[in-house]
Amino acid sequence: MGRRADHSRAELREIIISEGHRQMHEVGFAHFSAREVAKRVGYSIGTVYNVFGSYDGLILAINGRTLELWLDYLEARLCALDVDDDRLRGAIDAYFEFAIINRHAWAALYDFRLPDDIEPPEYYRQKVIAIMTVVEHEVAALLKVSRRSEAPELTRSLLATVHGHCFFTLNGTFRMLEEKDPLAAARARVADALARYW
Amino acid sequence: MGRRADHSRAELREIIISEGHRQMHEVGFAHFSAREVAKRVGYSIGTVYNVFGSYDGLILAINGRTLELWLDYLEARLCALDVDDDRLRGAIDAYFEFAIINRHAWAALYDFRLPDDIEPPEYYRQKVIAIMTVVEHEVAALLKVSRRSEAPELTRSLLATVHGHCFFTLNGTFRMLEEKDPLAAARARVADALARYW
DNA sequence: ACCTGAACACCGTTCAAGT
DNA sequence: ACCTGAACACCGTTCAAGT
Repeated sequence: MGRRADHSRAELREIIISEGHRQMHEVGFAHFSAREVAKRVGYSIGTVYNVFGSYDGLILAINGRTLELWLDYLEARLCALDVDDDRLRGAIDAYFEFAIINRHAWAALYDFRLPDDIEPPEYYRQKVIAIMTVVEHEVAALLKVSRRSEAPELTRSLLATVHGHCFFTLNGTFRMLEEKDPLAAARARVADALARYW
Repeated sequence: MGRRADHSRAELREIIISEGHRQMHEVGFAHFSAREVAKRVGYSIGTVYNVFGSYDGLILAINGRTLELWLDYLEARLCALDVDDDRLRGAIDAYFEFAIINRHAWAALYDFRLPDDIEPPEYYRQKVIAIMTVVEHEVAALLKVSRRSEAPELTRSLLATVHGHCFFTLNGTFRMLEEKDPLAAARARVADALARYW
């Protein structure tokens, strides 16, 4: 068998990532299967391993796709704001919205962890930093000039803050604790922090 | 075979949870196996299913054990403080310390999710609330009397805030973003919030 | 009543063998 | 060069059959 070359290597990569992302979106990380993806795209499991090297390599590529979609969503959401809207609030809302709309794919970003001794590939790191950078611009715009150099560190911390609220919303912790408005809580904590940077 | 009754049902439960927790601590959720636990305690996989009903039931019991250990750790840590120490800071530090010391077992609390339509058992919810309640007492003590009724909602939000920072520390996100002192950032966000409640 | 372990339907991973 | 699929060593889950 072999040498079908119905698709170039790049096409094959795209087909598998695309179908893999669809699978992740539908069934979630716990029920995701590389074999199932192979079956759906009409290639053998061996070919998936040829292209991505391992199960982890495939998951990283799929999670990378989720990060791309997240960045797109965030930028579109900020673009749609009026001139006097609260842009950071828009970014927080976009964080929650994207996570809720894509709950399984979003959760997979955190369900999957590389082995302790393995660094994520550079392409993956760049996608995370791209999202962080968009938020950082909005944060910097809200700081007085003398403290603007603290924007990166504050942004990392605010991302962690919003992430915690979003995660507790999606994983059921807030339901257990009977929290009724997690989004308002996240906005409040961000406002608390910014109040002290001006 | 059968009717060994080397152990009562309750003993059997304890033996399996104890060994299961050890396994979770050592190999993490991704490599955890109910069959392996069965082998280690010298019972068949069928017996594990008799006692816990399903894989999910076993994981819930193990995660419940982790929550018990976490509560114990938090209380011991608060007990060890001097009279004029910052008790809430002690609680934040205990959050990070427990997560770092027990990274695999702690991560499993969040790696595992019940199906969307299943509620966690009441015993599990009580253990989460027990931890929340300890923190709530410390938060309430820092609020002026007129706002003390807001302690539960503020505590939920601060837990989410600290959780986000702790999670980004343990899952590598902060390393990717070159954050050098996540614990200081978490403490700062909590301080920001409390500054506005007095 | 309690426990076993074979059977089933899946996994991720590898690699000799085909075209 | 590219692709396959059998083989391997595992999973979670069920349940008829033993004691």
